[in-house]
Amino acid sequence: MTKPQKIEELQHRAREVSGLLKTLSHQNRLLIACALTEGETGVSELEAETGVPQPHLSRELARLREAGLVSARRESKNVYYRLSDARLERLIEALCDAFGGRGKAAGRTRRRKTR
Amino acid sequence: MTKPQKIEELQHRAREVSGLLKTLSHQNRLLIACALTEGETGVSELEAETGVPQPHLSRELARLREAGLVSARRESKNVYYRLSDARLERLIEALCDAFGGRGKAAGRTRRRKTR
DNA sequence: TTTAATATATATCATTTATGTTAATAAACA
DNA sequence: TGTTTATTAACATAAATGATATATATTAAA
Repeated sequence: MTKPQKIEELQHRAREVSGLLKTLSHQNRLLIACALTEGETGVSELEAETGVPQPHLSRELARLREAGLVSARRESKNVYYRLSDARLERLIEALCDAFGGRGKAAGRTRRRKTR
Repeated sequence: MTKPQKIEELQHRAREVSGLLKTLSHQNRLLIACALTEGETGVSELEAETGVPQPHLSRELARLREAGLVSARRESKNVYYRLSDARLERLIEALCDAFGGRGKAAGRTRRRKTR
């Protein structure tokens, strides 16, 4: 046997991972996901940090929710989001690593959860 | 100053990286890119490894070329492709890391360039 | 208990872009 | 010319996107 694994399995995994990449392959969703690696964040805070207008933000958050990548928690009037897929954190850290963005890898000086 | 960097710069980088992710967020292109992390590979070899029918393969290779992620070399009748963006290698290694695919991180037992 | 205010979510719609399928074309060489 | 290898074209369909309007939920106030 020349192949290291069944081609179907390879294709199956490629489909899974490419689906995840597709969810992240959008400017706003990527911004959101990056912001969330810093910890749980409220929607209005996300709006301020990413500069994404609210309806867009909300829609992209919905997509991230549907993809199972984030989850939400309501606290009175506010809704707080956080990453809910450990793979995502690793992936984003790798992205920051590779592309020199902010994030833990780059050593930032910002606090979080100061509201 | 509360923000660690200008929001425009953040958005700009998000757009760049999300563009790269978009190129990879397709089952066949991801398969191709993963295969190429093993080294330069001919088209027909790619076809055998990925199970992607040849015209599709060729079209996705064209897209990867347009995105500057791969480059091609012709040798008589065959065309050999290789990754041409170092970032891509790092990214794919990170993906393999995070999602437990094949690739250097997983220690495979396959030779390359055996044609 | 209506009204208002704030925060978030969803809907609508026009436009663009991606996708899959299949067919045709080109390049190299025997 | 014929054969192998690879690329591009054509076209229908689906999906993503952006912009904007509207709706819902929660709390406070009248």
